[in-house]
Amino acid sequence: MNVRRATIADVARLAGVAASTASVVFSGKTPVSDATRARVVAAAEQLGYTGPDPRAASLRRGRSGIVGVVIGDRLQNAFRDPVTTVMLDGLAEGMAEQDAGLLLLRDGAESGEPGLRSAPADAFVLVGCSGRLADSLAAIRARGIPVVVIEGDAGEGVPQIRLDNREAQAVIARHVRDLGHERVALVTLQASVPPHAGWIAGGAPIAVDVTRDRLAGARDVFPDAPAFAAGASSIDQGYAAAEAVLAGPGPRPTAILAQSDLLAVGVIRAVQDAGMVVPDDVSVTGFDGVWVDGVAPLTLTTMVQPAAEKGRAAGAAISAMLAGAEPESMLLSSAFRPGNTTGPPPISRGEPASSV
Amino acid sequence: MNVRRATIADVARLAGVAASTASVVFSGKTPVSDATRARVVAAAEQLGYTGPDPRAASLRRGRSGIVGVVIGDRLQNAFRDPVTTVMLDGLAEGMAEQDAGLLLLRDGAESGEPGLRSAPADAFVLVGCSGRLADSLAAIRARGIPVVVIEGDAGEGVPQIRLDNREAQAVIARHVRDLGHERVALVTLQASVPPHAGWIAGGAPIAVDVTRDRLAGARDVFPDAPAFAAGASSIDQGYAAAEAVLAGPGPRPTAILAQSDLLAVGVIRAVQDAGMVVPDDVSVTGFDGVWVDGVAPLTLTTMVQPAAEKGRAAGAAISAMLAGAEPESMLLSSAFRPGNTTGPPPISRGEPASSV
DNA sequence: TTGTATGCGTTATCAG
DNA sequence: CTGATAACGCATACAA
Repeated sequence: MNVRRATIADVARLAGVAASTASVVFSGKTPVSDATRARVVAAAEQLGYTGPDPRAASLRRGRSGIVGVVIGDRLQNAFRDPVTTVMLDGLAEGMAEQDAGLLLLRDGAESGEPGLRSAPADAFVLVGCSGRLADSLAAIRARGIPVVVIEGDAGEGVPQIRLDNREAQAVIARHVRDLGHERVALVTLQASVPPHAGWIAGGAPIAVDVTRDRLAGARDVFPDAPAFAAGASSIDQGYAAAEAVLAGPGPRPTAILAQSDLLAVGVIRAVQDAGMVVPDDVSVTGFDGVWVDGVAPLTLTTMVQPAAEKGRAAGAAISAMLAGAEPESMLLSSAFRPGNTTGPPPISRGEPASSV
Repeated sequence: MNVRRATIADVARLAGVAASTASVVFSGKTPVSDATRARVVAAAEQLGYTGPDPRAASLRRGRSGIVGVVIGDRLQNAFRDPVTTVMLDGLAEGMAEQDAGLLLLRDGAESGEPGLRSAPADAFVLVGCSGRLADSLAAIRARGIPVVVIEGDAGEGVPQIRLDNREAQAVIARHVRDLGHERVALVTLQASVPPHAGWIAGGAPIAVDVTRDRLAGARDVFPDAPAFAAGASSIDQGYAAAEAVLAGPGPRPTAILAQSDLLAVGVIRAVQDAGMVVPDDVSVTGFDGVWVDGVAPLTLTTMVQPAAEKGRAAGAAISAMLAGAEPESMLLSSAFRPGNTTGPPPISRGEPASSV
């Protein structure tokens, strides 16, 4: 069973044709007479030849058909948030069309990790706001390989796939304002690297693009809304953040805007566990609009972002670059989707709005 | 910028040494004098040579340093359950030690999916109980490439990584029985392909190994416990299943054993939404013991399975095969972890136990 | 410690 | 439509 595997040369010899002809039978790049094709196919079958060795083929072609996807340090962190997985799924779909597979890479600064420096990839996709983004980018560019960044702070000349985060968050904020809410609190995504849960101070800089942009959008509508940064995009973190918000100083907010659906679910649960009803006592909004486990039977009021589309757009950008075309960045936009987690604020208990 | 990239030959020429010497400087396989090393490194830097072309290297070596991971049709389905992602993380870790990356492959029966048939992988890992497992297996074996199956029904001769599902489920069932429970219901994982939520009839065959084994373990302790199959391992499906169970015929169970933590969380929530308290009115157990989002502040009583270890074991099996050694299957075992979702059954309301 | 020679398995090119 | 030829870029056995 460990004899040398048959090569295309073996097949050609047995079929009585030239190796190049046999090759063409498999690649289909050039017309071949039915007769010879049949002979080659028969020979291949007889020898158990299942097609060209991908290693040799990629050397010859100068392409491996592999796209490297760089996600954070641990896969489980990257896959925790459904937005990421859906995006990845879109990417997989887009790359499958190009006949390319996804090579998962962690950007660990560790020892010999194969990673960026030695992976046989034709292109790379950097996803998320990894702290090491700059390093990764440098390593890849040194190799002269095309790269696309999804939702990250890449530099000049790198095509980026981004979302209209600020405007989108403003849209949903206006929805809340139009319902009559005035006391609103915000629960944001990770604001610093590494993440640290806590209130976001007035002038503090925010290290993560997405967080900063969405926060700005909310503040466009509610300039003074206090914001609490969660430690991660998860239900539990949303729960903890909401507890902090509800226990916070000043009058209790009548609406809480979360920067992700996962956080929103946590917020909802915390509100409920505090003995209040969503949306009667507190309205809650999310952001993402992908399927979130555990919301039922409620339906989240949220902004639907085209997560799968992000992946597909990255795929498109990559094929463009591979084809020698100019890489094009892309700005995708989100859509408002009403649910039943928002409603008018409860009747004010006699405190004039101006006292807030 | 699109001039031919420098090769090791260029570097060698500039450094005034032979190509093989330059090669050795990068691979480190043979001692090189400091002087020449320095010259080579300098030349490389000057030419912007960042190391050997992985494509050429893999052709020469006969290894690509890539392991293909075949997951279901859509990535998002595979990554929905934290057990899978944790396992994948363990696998990634194991493979990183072997200096190998993970190539994500979908087993879509689609058109020309590159996948199994043409991926430059040194080995494959099939994960989960994909319906197409047999096909995938055949395609891979035809290529003569090592393969490992995790938690799936592979045939003879294929190393498998499995869990002591039956015994583990029996352990937790005994815990529940020892607390005094007698009326117990089961919520199982997907029982058929494609999945269909509903009661599992007496003699009906169960298509999915994991489900069958855990069910058997529970029945070892509670032979007559009714079982409801969820449509997937998710909180929402667990919620729905529990609703069905609570509305089912006969007296209400005092304990519900779920086959996954995600299902258990859904069950808990359904129980609570029905106005009951966990564990006072109904005890609930899970299975998996990985971090589940949204359980807080409760702690699930569950069986902890070594999910990451499964991945690492697969990695070990692969390196063994790659090294020409005999592949070894592995049976991992789970550990009981008490939480606060189980307790003694509520005081019987006058119905003698024998009447159940 | 360094250099020489060879081939890994394909496929693009071009001439028949 | 088919065949001969020449790389693709590298790493190893072996000789020096």
